[in-house]
Amino acid sequence: MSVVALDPGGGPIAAQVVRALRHAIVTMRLRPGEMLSEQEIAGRFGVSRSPVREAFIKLSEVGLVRVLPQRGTRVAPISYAAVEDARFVREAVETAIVREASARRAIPREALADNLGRQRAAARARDGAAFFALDEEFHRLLAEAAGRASAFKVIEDVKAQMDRVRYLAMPGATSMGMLVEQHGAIARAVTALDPDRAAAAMRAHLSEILQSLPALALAHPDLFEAVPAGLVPTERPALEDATS
Amino acid sequence: MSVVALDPGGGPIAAQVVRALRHAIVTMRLRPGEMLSEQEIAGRFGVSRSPVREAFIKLSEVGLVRVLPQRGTRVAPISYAAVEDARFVREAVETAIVREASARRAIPREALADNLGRQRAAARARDGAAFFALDEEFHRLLAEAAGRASAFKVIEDVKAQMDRVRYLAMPGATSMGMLVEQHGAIARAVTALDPDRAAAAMRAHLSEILQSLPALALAHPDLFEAVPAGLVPTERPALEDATS
DNA sequence: TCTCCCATACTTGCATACTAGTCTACGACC
DNA sequence: GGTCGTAGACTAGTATGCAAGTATGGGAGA
Repeated sequence: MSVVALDPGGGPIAAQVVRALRHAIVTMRLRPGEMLSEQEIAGRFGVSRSPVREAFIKLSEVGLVRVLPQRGTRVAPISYAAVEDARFVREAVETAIVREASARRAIPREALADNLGRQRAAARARDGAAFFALDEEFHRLLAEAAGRASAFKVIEDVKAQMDRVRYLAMPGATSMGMLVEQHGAIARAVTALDPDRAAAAMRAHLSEILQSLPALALAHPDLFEAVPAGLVPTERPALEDATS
Repeated sequence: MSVVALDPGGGPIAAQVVRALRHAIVTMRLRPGEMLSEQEIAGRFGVSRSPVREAFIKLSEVGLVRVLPQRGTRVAPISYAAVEDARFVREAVETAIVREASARRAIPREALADNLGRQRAAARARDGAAFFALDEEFHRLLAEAAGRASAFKVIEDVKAQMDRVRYLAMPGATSMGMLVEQHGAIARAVTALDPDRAAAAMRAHLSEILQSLPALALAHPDLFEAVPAGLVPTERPALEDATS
């Protein structure tokens, strides 16, 4: 395979390269630590270095690669701290989103129900890729319900860090069935226009990732950034605001 | 002036161009609607199109410019909705930050006090630029106190939208003195390790911008995105969580 | 055999060249 | 005089070329 097809969504080549690389990194087809080069990737996709370079810059901003000037670009290792920071930001923004959605009383009940139905189907079929996409859509639906679609752009960037962990965790115990159930709880609370319960459900959902993280770091030490001190970094309980 | 100096902070040219353009846009030296071209800006800075292009991409991601393929790049108008969305994200993340800082009990009291002192000095001297920098540093100090320096990167991006408004509002009534006082209230609450009060103070501080916004939009209609319906978009009270 | 040095083959950062699309203004035609 | 068509001068997107820095491996010397 000298030239790999490229057209998930079309549009500018640079954007296509971003999507393709991001997907490859999240699904571990490009493994942490692996060296990439603008030239090589350009050749693989049959394009020039320019769009690849722009893609590298974008991916480095979301923390999926590290550009080392004059030395190369490597896939960033999964960092416990980075994942935790991403969770922190998502918790802050997404709890605010479900609060606002609950307050706005304009919930897209059908869309949420439909999405949840397809989530269940994907979970039953053990179709991880489909479930991933539906998960993203679910969270975006909530943001749109709150009238904060633009805030979701922030989430999208930050999410990249968590997606690799989620991918690793997929076959495990904390798998799709439980996530569907958590999504359902969020949807029920939002539909019931109960901001506090919705925020609590969202917080619980996003904290789930912290459960699987230590075990995954132990199981795949080669994929993770070396943890300097203890294997389980400073225990930091999920921030509870007075509403929970 | 054929070639403008370029070296605020040094480093890669692209980063320098980002800083220079960002500053020019925030201070309205490049006004909303103004057409830029990679070629022209490159010539003005005495560099090639490549770093300028990368700068445009970065600035378009934070919403300060809009790239129109094959047509040009223009300075984005100030958008009421974008400013409000930025405030929303900042409120969500920064209230979480001060909560966490308060809970961590490792407050850099001296640094905060020192910063506040310099803020007062800048306010007395009516030195807007200095005050701007100190404001940013204040918020970064809080993020670092919470151990969430990386979360501040998100804030930094989102802040761009609000900075132009803040710049416009600077000579006005809601000026530096009041902001210093608000910062002081936040610092006092954090120092007192009172998460609820700190979050409430932060929320009040960030809501301040909503006060000046309608008047500024009226005073400078040429700088703002055309507001379709009513002049004052859908009144949306600051999201209050159950803690306030 | 071990160590040091240097040639070489990489890398990204930046500059330049080419492609393709959009707007505009001028001129021909009606 | 008015309108339509077209040529040219822009634009950003992409490709390629050049410069500067880094890692590496092999050979020379001890």
